Amino acid sequence: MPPLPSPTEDKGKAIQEMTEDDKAAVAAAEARQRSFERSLAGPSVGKAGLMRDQTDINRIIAEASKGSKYYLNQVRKDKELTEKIEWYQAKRDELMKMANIPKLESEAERILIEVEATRDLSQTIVHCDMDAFYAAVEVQRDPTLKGKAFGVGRGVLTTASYEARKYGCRSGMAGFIAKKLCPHIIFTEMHFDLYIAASKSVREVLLQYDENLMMASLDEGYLNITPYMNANDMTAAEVVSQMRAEVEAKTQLTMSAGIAPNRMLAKICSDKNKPNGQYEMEFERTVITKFMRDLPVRKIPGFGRVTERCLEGLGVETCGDIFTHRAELLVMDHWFGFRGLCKAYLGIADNNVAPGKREERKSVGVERTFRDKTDDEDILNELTSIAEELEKDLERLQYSGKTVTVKYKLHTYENKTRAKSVGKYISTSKDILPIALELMKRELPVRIRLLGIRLSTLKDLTIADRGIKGFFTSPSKKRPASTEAGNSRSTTPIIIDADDDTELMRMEREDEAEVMDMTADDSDNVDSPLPSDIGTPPPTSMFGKRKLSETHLLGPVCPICNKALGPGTSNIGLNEHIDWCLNRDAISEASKKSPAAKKARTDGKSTAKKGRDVKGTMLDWLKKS
DNA sequence: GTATTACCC
DNA sequence: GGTAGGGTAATAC
Repeated sequence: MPPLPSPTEDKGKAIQEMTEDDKAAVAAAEARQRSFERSLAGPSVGKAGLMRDQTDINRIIAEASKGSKYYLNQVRKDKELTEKIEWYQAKRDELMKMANIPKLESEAERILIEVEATRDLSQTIVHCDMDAFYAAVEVQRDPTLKGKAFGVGRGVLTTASYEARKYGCRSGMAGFIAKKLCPHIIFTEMHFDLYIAASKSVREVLLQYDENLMMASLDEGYLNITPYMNANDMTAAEVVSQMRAEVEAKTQLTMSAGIAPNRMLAKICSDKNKPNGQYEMEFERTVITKFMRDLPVRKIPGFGRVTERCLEGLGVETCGDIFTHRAELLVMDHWFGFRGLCKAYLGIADNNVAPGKREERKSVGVERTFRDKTDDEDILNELTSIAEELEKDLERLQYSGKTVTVKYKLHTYENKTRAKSVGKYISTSKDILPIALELMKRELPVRIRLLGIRLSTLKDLTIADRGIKGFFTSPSKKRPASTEAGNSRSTTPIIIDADDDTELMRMEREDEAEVMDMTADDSDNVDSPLPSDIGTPPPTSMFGKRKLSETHLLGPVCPICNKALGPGTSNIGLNEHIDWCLNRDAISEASKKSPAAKKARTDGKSTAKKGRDVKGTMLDWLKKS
């Protein structure tokens, strides 16, 4: 019998013997593991409010995934991301070391004030979101599902019923993982035609409240109810209550809604009292900024898992942290888009609501996942079948295009794309397939689990291509009145397959990444210390082999102006350049090297030119919430 | 124009 | 054993 462990060998003692550094390392490793498990759990985890102990759920998911190729791919991606974050951190430290922090902060505040000036509280925007839409429709199809934990879709869940969500099942989750979390879960097939029909019913109701309804997908949409409120002398809450009641009466489906001055806030609000609830944001600057302050950045549409982790690496978890870290974030503008972050912090975003236009479609594609294929003939046959399906879609949707992109996913889950453009618009398998085959043959041999073809650089075939002769003749094709009664915005004569509501939906959709698209308005800001191309999410190519070899070829690249400084530039030379770069733009004006630069600055159109007292007031005002 | 990545539902 | 498919946009070269 082994001796009893002596008191000095117990765990407590072992921990005692750890140095502070050891403890910190253990804590960091655990945090990293949790972070990785969170990312494994899927994109929708963390977006919606977590209900139970998500950490435990994440652990079960990680356990179930372990060892699979998918898991290994996630490990690889996680490693890359971790390196990227470390790169950002090093970059930040390097830049901050030589920066004049008070100047950076005042510049950041100047930009915040500029962004604040764009706030518009005049429009009442509503985001409508059907509750577990596909699942709710499935219950109507098969009432025995009512009250049960079930998921819609095979392989991957497109929707989980609320009962299944209690166990941690989420949309986008692998079916077998859902089964681990909830062993009694039931799976149902998708019935797209039913969702389309239900969506159409919902849309008909919503259109009565705003004829410019913007559908973001089959189950959600944005409205601007300002005119309706005025015309009917109703409050926003009254309008939305009535609208939701009307939707439920007509479809027996419940809907949640958010009311706010812009689309981003409305979308966040629609989640607040889900399911079957509504939430109205007060149309008051201080209330909005207070709301944003504690909001995790991940909640903002367009901020996904990767951005979340990158920002987390810079100490930013909530929108409030954006202000706290404004100096670091400004210096990292090129990779994080400082103005976009400002908009998130201030709760400012687009409030335009307009249906998407048909001619705005960018691509049509078909892709399929299957069990690993290695046989060349199998692969090319699959490609043929995909091309035929694509032809049907193009015919149905009435598009042709010039760029063929073949996409495949290796058995390791790595994605690849190969593209080729041709001189004329094509739309048939006869034209597309040879190009796709040519692109794919060059890749053989491969072991793949997915294959797809996408056609882009589109031409809308429903726009009559009338030549100079036909210019004055009225177009022959009219939009059927039945599809979109009273859509006065549509000036282009187009024809829509009245039965194809999926297409309609897509057409009405608009860019979801509201806060990230803030590029347009600062091109004339000569005074800005920022590179002109702001508003860019972090590219992964900023580190790693390619960039390193470039550094060898081109010399170091200035992180401020992004220019290569030429081979042989020393670190000192680089630092001098960066210093100049920062100074040039008056961030480091206080170094007082150049009175001329100071003068130029004061003469500029900057909001900050009035000096310290005004700035101080502005800062207080910005912080106030 | 091509390839990759992030993001959304 | 097993992790979708339809898209959009941005970036670098």
